Amino acid sequence: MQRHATDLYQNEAGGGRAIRAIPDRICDKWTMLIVATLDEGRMRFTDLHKRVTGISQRMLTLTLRNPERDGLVFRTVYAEVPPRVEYALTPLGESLIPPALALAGWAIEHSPRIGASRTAFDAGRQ
Amino acid sequence: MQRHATDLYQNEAGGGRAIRAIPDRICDKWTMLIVATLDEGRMRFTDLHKRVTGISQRMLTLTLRNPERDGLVFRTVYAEVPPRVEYALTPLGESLIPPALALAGWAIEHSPRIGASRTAFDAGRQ
DNA sequence: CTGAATCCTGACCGATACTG
DNA sequence: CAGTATCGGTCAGGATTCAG
Repeated sequence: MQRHATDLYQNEAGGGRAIRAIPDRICDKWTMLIVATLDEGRMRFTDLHKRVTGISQRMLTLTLRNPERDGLVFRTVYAEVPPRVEYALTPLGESLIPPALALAGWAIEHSPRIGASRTAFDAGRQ
Repeated sequence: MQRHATDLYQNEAGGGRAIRAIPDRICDKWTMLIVATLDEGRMRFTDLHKRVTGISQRMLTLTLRNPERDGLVFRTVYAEVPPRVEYALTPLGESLIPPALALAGWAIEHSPRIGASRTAFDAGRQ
């Protein structure tokens, strides 16, 4: 199905509010990183905490609820002591990986050019 | 070149901080919308303000500086009275459109499923 | 181990008024 | 027209502590 850039920002009357909300949700500070990390395989809370560098425990807990609610991540609680909770991507979550990689690939590929552009811009501004 | 999801969140030692910063920059509240809007063609500040629904003049000004600094958007000032300023995508900015559309396409395609998942999740929580 | 609750700081961002 | 400047409210999000 053909997409136009306009799809990204349709106004509210066109139902665009919902559409806009989804990239908003996915592109927030941590969600994409968490989903990408879970692409390595199912893992428990602490592993995730170690792998997603820089996130606080609080934000990991809070952020995880979004993709869980959206059906991207599946949460399994084991009735053990101490408790064990594992997170894994659902098929829906896995389907997000290719477009996410496309964006990451773009960023990596053009990183040097963007850096150069910033330097030049800042130099012009003094 | 082969990409892994890990590319998204490489740690600082691996140079990942810069990589992470770029999607952060692109996925902020307005940048993606502005770039997508400019994909329709060069336009002036006021036109952009009208098309990007809901943005304040202040935020449009502030947000525009980021893609401009990154070399995604080119700004042309005409020495006229009243002043005229036009914004357009650079080739680098245009190259962002396909991966951005990939993500938007994913969001649109799976929107119903995500909505259903949210409803179910919220019902379970009461 | 997992995660909820509380506190607190700074950043985001809208409204408004002003300028070249 | 295209910004800049200032004020102020809201809220993201870190640090810490408590709980099951």
